[in-house]
Amino acid sequence: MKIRIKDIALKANVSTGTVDRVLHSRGDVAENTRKHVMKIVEEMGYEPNLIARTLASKKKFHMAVLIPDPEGNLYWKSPLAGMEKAHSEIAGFNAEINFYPFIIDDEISFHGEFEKLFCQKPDGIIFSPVFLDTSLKIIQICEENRIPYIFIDANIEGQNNLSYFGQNASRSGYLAARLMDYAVQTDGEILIINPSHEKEVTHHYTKREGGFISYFNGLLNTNKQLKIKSVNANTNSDSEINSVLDKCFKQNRSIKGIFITNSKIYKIARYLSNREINSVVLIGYDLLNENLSFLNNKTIDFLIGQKPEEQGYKSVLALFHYLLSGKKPEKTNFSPIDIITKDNFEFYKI
Amino acid sequence: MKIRIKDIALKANVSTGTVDRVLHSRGDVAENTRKHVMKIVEEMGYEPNLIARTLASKKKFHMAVLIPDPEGNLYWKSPLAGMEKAHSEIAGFNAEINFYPFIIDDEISFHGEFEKLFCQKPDGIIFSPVFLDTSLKIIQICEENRIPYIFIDANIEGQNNLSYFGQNASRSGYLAARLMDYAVQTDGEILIINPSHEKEVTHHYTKREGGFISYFNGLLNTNKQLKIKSVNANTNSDSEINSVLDKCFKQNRSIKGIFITNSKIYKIARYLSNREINSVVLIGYDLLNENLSFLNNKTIDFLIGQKPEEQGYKSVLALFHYLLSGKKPEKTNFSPIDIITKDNFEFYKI
DNA sequence: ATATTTACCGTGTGCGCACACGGTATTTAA
DNA sequence: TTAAATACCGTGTGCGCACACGGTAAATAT
Repeated sequence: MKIRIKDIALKANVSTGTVDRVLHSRGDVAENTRKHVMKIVEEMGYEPNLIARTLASKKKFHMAVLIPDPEGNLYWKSPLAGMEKAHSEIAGFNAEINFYPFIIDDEISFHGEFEKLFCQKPDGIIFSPVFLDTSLKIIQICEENRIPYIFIDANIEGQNNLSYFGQNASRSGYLAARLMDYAVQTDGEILIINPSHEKEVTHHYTKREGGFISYFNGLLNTNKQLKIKSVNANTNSDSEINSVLDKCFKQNRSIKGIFITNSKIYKIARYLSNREINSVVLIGYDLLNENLSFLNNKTIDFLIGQKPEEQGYKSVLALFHYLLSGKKPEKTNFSPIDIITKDNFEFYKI
Repeated sequence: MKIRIKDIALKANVSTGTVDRVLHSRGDVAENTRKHVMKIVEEMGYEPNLIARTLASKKKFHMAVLIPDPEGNLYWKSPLAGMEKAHSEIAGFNAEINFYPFIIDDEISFHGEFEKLFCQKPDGIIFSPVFLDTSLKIIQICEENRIPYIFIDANIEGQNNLSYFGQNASRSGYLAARLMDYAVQTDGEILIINPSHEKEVTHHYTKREGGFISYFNGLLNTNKQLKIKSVNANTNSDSEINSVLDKCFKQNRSIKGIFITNSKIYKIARYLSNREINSVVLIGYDLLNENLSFLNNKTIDFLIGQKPEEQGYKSVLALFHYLLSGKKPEKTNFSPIDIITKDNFEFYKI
């Protein structure tokens, strides 16, 4: 039998209105009465009925989301999809989400979209703090206006954010290296390809590379000789990728594995298919459709998945629950590091 | 602006009570009126407000769960935990779950617990149809009493179950074989250990073994020579495991990998540690704590995880949503096949 | 003819909560 | 002293729906 406001009012010898005022700190209650009511509330372990609250309240929960436009970066389709799924689940609870997509790599757009967002005075914000300076300004504004904010995908340490949903990038690089070590069975060279065009301040790429390298540095007694080499390339440009790879394969014919720190592994796979180079182990990130077809024909050996939909999904639910009932989520939420192969990818598609 | 019953009543020139009777097929409505109301309901795209419905309805949704007692098999702690999590989320919606744990491998207990369960006349049932005969009887009773039922973990094909939540066992065995192929880098023998004591009719173990073997059968041009050998052992008995392994290692000193089709891989790991046998690749199932510590010190190379909590979680939510709003879930729901290593296991623990 | 059943339908109440409104004491200002 | 401000609190209404109850008119029984 759940305790209702009416039960508390009865026991405290006050009206339900007074209990309500106490519970919502709406003032107009004598200090003594307040204490008395609060005591009984705690004694009886009152928990508000969220169903009734939602029905009675005309309040809309307005959440705003500031993330890169998926048009410019397909990866962001996934968090967006997760957010929309979460929204459909809580739409009945007067939850409203507005999306403010900014142009990736464009700090001006980032700032501009935030200004639009802020005009709507949302109750809470989810954003990806990719540009440090502007993000710190946003954080300050949120603090001043007491708007809770959640980081997604990228994180800025030491802030008063409600939560962070993202990935453990260095760990995933480390894991990728272990997989590479399993998959490459003879001596040779491992190539790491880093995207060179990214302008974001807080990026995962160097962390992934760092984790990858640290695995091989930590190896002591090995029965294989593996040399690790890093190169940079603008992975948006197919021609640049091709010329970089051409150069690498010209220099060194014993390349046994390639690890790329973003989702463009399908471009490497395409290159190798075209050049008819076989038996190179390929490891990269994210379940893009382009990647999956190469995974399926075994050109790509492993993909690392970071459950981007789940990040979007959980961040929305966390913010909503906080707004609805004040429940604070964990401050740091790493998504699992999924190892995807030809044999299990279909279970991870959304 | 959501359409309410009141809006429909207004447009149809009837009272809300009549609309309600139509919507709930409660009779006492003239056929003409019924058609007229239904037409307007469809026209306006009425969707009931589940919040208000829950608040107004005194109906309790009583769900019953018939699964093996986790005391007898630690694996089942996970689905149970998932179910309890789901329950805590929907408790506010008048959802009630009763658990009927039966003694694993004991069909009498299975049957007895079902009888207890059935006395309570639940609105829906989730159960693991491990014993075929009794399960078919249960299914028949459910059909007769129009009680929806969901299979979890095990499946019986061709039934009218609302849904099935479980794993793709043969696929996971196939995947395990691929991992074994990656991890074993020289010629040698691969040992498959099958539990021999299981009495359940619908078991995953042979399917896992089948998938594992089919991978190696499908290999054409290999640079390694790997021999596959299957043995049976009662994996509940440590002494039997030890003696079986002793025999295998005596016969053949070139065992390079061991795959066990259940969660008792930690017993193999313990054996190898005690005998100080190194560099044998170990692959098994499930994130038991015993397994994780051996994974962490790299005695175990890979664990296959099948998200058992998620199976429990989703099965409860699916049944509930069906009871609440008649929404049918997918009939078959395979959980992802997670590849777990030392580097990512912490993200999969619950 | 009146009584009774049947078919059909409208009204009213309450689920637990939020919040507007207005009321009564008490204090302060005029 | 009377008017006005303030502090504090209770009552009433409605959110959208489910369902009990009762009512009217027509059909049937007596």
